[in-house]
Amino acid sequence: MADIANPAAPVDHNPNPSMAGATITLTLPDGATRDITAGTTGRDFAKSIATSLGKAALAVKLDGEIQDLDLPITESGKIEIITRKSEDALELIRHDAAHVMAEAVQELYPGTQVTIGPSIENGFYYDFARNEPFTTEDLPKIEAKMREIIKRNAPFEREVWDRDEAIKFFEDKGEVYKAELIRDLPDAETITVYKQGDWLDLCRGPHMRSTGDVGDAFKLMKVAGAYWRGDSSRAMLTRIYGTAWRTKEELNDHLTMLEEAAKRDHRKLGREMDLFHFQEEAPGAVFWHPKGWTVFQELIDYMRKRQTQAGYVEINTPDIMDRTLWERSGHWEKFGENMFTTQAKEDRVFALKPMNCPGGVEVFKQGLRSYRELPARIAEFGKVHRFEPSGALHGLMRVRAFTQDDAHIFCTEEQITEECQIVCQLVLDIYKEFGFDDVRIKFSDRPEKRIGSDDIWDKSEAALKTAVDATGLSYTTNPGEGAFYGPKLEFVLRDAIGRDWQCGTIQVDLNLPERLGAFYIGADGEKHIPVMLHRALFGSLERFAGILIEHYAGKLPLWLAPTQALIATITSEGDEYALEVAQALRAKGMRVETDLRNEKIGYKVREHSVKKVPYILAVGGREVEDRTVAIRTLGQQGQQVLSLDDAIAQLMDAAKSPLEPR
RNA sequence: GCCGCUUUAGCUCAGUUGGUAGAGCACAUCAUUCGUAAUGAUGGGGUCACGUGUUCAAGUCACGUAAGCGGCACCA
Repeated sequence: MADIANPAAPVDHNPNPSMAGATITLTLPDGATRDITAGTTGRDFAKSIATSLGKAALAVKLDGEIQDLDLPITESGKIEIITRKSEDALELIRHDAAHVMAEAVQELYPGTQVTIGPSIENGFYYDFARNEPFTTEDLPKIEAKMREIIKRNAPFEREVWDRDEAIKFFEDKGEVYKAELIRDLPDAETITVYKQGDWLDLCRGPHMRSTGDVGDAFKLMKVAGAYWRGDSSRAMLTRIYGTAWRTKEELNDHLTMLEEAAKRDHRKLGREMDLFHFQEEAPGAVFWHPKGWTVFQELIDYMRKRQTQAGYVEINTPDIMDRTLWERSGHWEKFGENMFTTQAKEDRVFALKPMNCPGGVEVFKQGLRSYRELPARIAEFGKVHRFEPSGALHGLMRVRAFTQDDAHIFCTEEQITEECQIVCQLVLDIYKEFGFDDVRIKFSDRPEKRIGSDDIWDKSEAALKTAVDATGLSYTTNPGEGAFYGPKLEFVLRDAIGRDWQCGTIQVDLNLPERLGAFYIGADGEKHIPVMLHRALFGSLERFAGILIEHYAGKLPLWLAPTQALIATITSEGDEYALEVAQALRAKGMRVETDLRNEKIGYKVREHSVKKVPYILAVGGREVEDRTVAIRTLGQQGQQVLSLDDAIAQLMDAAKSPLEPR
């Protein structure tokens, strides 16, 4: 609503004087309509409905756009009065809190420059430029100052400034970042500043009435470095993050959620459950322990079955290949810096494969391929190595050595759409089986640095778009974020504390097959270059395992659990029988352990519950006598006594993977 | 890679103004055979991440290196 947020001067709020006095019609959320004089402010309109609403109003929402309470309403449309109870109040509170923090910081640390400070999910941040960066110890001080400013309750006052004067003003103040921002604003953009007491900031708005409206449900969380304008070649600023909410309860709920989420961090659970470890000598590479490796292998088995059902064949290609192959594929030029290389004893330089595609193409190239063989769906569980920047490493989520459930589909241009659709369906089906319903999909188109002609990019982008559109799924677009050889779809899952991780992906590639000389003989008897679809569903097995551990808080589904049942004796008279029970279950393929230690049953239950063993089968004198077991299910109180045969049948049934008939 | 922080026993963490390291859990041994989230006693265990300085003396101070943590940038 640039027209509304575009008054000629701070005094004259009306952008279109000729409209003044005309009658416009506003529709309230309940469908009721009201006729008002154009130019009436949001505040007056709210008051006209009810005095209490006039007092509670923070801003108004006009046809979906939030606007300051004291700006005039000039057009007919839908209106909503935003109060503290509105969901929309959150964004206002967070944005205002960012301004208050900036004022607090400048008051406490003169000479600090302000840059930008938006509201974000769960809170806000502000980036500051200061010679000596802030540390966590500064936060309580800044927070206290913020409360002081909020208490002052200075009104937010919007002013429209002349561009050149604004630039001069900020430059005179030494605020070079702000001046740069103004310079880069489009010519048509109105320059507005918001004053709060003696402090002011360049800002598009909207804001609430005064600093007091921020309230006290906020907390400064962390300091971090962030590049000016997200550009790593430019200055490193200090960012302070805060969280802000409408009420103390909301704030506390959020903080509690973060605490709970930290408990399910896969790095913590990985240690507690004895799944894997990392150590200094192999940064970014996983040491999988027996239990973790069991989970990993189960995931591979699952995916292998899924892919076989979907018409894939599986191959395996070399981990180390001559650098010339990577030069031909284009990877050397784009990612050579991030590839591990080795020379062995010869002069030839070899590279540890950072991806599986060239290997897949080489397999496709063997022999003469016919169009009758297409689509050829060729899968590989390939372990790849990438020299990721040290700062990017993060537990299992971002490593330097990982295993992809990779596949390359060689097909004709006509087959692209259908094949993409099949992949989309498959990946979403699989995620659903793991309980992921909220999958974010991103479409990324051509990046600046790329191979292939625009014509080819037009084709592949259109094909992928058609495919994703056909699935009826919603997605967001990431302009310029595609792979260097083709556009891609990314399937994004979220970790315990709300960080997003790309898992599955599908990429349309009309470049690599040609570069590497792949072709097939068409119905016309001529050579044709196939289209190549790159796709991974889990993406990285390591990352997916990490996501699963957090998603299930360690309580993996029975078919994935490393130890599925533990037989615990109550007294040593159960020893022999316990071993028999364990043997009977193992004979059926269950992963079973025994605990015959001379410890109390309560102690054993606690220990194995902490390690997230799904079933504890206790055997004491009674069970030996009756040939039964007392089954305790993880997370539940009490137990169920079953005959050994019934217990085996029940566990076998519960342990079936999603692929087995029930 | 960049900014900030961290690194002490297997794990979680104490450790004053520099004066040769502690706890709980875990582990081992012994006692206990105890019916569903911690039985008791005893004991072993640390070049204080690594390196170089400052100092009579460094876990403690300075500098460097590595790894990790939180972000940013990157992500074939």
